[in-house]
Amino acid sequence: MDVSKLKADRLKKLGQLKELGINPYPYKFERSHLASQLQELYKELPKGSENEDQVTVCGRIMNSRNNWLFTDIHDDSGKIQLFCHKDSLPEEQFNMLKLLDKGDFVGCTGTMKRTPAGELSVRAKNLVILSKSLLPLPDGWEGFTDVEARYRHRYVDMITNPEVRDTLRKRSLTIRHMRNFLDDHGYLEVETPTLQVEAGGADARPFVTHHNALDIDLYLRIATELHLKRMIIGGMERVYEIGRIFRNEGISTRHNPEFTMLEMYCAYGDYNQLMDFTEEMLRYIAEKLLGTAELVYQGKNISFAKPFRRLRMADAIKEVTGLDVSTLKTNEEAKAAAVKLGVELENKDSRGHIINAIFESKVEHTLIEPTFLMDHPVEISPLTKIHRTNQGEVERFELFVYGRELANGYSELSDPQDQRERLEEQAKKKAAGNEEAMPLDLDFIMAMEYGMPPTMGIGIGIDRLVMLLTDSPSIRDVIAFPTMKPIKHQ
RNA sequence: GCGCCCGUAGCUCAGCCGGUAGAGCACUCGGCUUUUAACCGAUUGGUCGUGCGUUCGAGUCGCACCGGGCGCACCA
Repeated sequence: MDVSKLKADRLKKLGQLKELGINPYPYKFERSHLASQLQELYKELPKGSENEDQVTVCGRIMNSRNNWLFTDIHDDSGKIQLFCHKDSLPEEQFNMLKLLDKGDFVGCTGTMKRTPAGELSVRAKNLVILSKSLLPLPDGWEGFTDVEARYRHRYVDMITNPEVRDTLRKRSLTIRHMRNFLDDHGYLEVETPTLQVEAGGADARPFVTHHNALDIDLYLRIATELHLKRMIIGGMERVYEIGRIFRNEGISTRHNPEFTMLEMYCAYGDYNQLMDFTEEMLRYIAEKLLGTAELVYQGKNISFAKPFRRLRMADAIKEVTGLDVSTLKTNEEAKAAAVKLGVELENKDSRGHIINAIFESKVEHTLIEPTFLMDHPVEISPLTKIHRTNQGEVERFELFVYGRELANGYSELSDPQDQRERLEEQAKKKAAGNEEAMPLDLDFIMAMEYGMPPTMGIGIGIDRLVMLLTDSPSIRDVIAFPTMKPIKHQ
């Protein structure tokens, strides 16, 4: 069956509706109840009985049986059956039924009934079409499962697969609970530029765009960090931004080129305090969203209720590989140790990068339960304060859950001279061809020279958090319209 | 970017060693009619992702391309 023939059938019905003087695309409709409200309100209505309570519902026709006698409509809340019998409907409306199709929107006023089979129904007494659908929806028991088609036509996915809407609803609620938590703790939500002259604050390749009037290239931000810290310097002591970040990198089940990140900064705190705060916030969000902080993700139990494990990176490596990284004094010794462990070292030369590579290759995937992995090498953390006691380390933590990085926080570097040296080091790497190294942001250093208070700051990947909370295997499941390669027409 | 796998009807899928393109659901028509139908009967419906090649003959074999999935890499 050519889809154009299916469409032609529906166009013919559309024409017939118009000939009957019916507007298939009216302007508004007022309902009295959502489907779920009726299901709740009349859950005690016995089988085979009905009453005179008048209700008005509307939604999309998803199924019908017996020549429209039993017609299921779905609204955002759920499903309700319309009982369309010729004795209850005006004749012209009863005749209109055969001009309807699955996928059409209708509105219906009627009385409440529960059929002998037990299905709560609205006995239709007035039925109007609210929109004619011209294309067939996927149906049958198999449903709509083709992964590419689902993401390319996400609206069909949303219509057909209710869990899609549920996941996106939970995404919205996750962010709402997060906002509430931060607002309740005295944080101010702010906005910082998406278009930037230099994209800094993370190790990532940016997207480039062009401003015509200024005739300059601009970069889409890869982090909000440097601007939020400018606000801390400016005296705004607790700020956060939940915003879209763009990174010009590969696409996978855990990566979308644009994703949403929370970054928050708080003056006068350090990373120890921040770990407590992060734990408390995640526990709060899970309990508000799911009613429990005990999660199940892809068949594994993950507890946000218990205190998160805190593990130094050096200890983690020692635990898994037996290697004591404190004995590695030089780049060469580090490299030799990594090679001995079979760790791939592409373009990684510094001791810190090599230690991090060992961690990522040997340890990261083992961190299933929430774990704060602490005290990273200084070389991989150019915006972080030097550890107050441990040589060569910084006061940083990454939160790992299910072997994936969920958050990254630290005691923010506030010494402008140290910051300048570290960014100059980054700029050298960038000049040497490392596209992910940070640029030398002189204005940021100048801001810090005016004086920056001790500060704690964290970034949390919202998409990955929602994946965990909704047991979604792919980041695309938690993004309404994930990035897709366009189809090439020849 | 690399590796493995996939692409056949609107949807979900068969199609073996190369020999006339199939099923279920949906659609259309008919039957039944305060009944749950995922029913009964009939009819429709396909440049087998695209191109080139091998062959008497290609959905099937080969090559290239397009699109996708998963994994790796990079990162959050």
